[in-house]
Amino acid sequence: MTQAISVNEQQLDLLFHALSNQTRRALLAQLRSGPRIVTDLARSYKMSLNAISKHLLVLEKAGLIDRKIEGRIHICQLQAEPMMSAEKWLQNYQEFWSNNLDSFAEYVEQKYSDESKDKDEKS
Amino acid sequence: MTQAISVNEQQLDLLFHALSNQTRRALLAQLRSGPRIVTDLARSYKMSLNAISKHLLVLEKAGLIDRKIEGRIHICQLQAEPMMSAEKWLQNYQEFWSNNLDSFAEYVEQKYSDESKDKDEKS
DNA sequence: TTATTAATCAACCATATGGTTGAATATATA
DNA sequence: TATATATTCAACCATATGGTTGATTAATAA
Repeated sequence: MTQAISVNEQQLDLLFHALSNQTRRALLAQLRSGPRIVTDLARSYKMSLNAISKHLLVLEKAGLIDRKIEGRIHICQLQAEPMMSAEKWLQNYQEFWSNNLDSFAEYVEQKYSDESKDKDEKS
Repeated sequence: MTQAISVNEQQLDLLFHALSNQTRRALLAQLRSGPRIVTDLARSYKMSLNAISKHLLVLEKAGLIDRKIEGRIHICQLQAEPMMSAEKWLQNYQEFWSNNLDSFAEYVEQKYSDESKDKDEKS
């Protein structure tokens, strides 16, 4: 029923959860410019290093970053592939928002083309 | 720094959070085939109607469904547009995963094209 | 060796989450 | 009218989340 979604549900849970926090999204954004070490990443935030450490763990569990340990420093690196799963999942709904946008466009067009000439009372 | 993301962060929090639960994703999937009333939606799950009611509220707050109340029944309807924000956000990372996929493709090609006959290292 | 630095671990706290059960509130139906 | 149906509200519970502070561990630097 409702055409299987095909991606691992547990993985999607972790992934969407990881993305549902502003700090974590900001961390990912930072990593777009290249690998960074934990202390460096943490510098931008008001919260403690420990808090950032925890956020990084959440991202790691979701597969969104990996880390290479070199001596006492941990080098974090973006791993964006899991986002493909999210993309794929979202694409199951693409038709809906584009349909809606189409009808919204129609609505706007109708509304402003002739400014309430005739009352559209639906079906 | 790190090129602003441009979508409302609070909205993304609600949206990704709403999507981070399997039951809620399943509810959305059900709604792809058209509007449904709460009791009907709830029928597919082992959990209580109340639990589903709460899940629907989460989806509603994220803007992913709306409801039309007709007498005692609530007709829920998919509103997929907010997913566009998620899409847009994810697309900031598309280059990363496609780069990775490209190099993976190269790797596969190299590995299986001639099964280590001669090493084509074509920069 | 002794500090200092990088990071995690552990314990704690307040609040959120996901679920339950048992009203309560309307609205339909007999 | 009385009763059944659709849904939410309210209270509760266990666990998760997001943060804190204070060790602890390991690697560097003095």
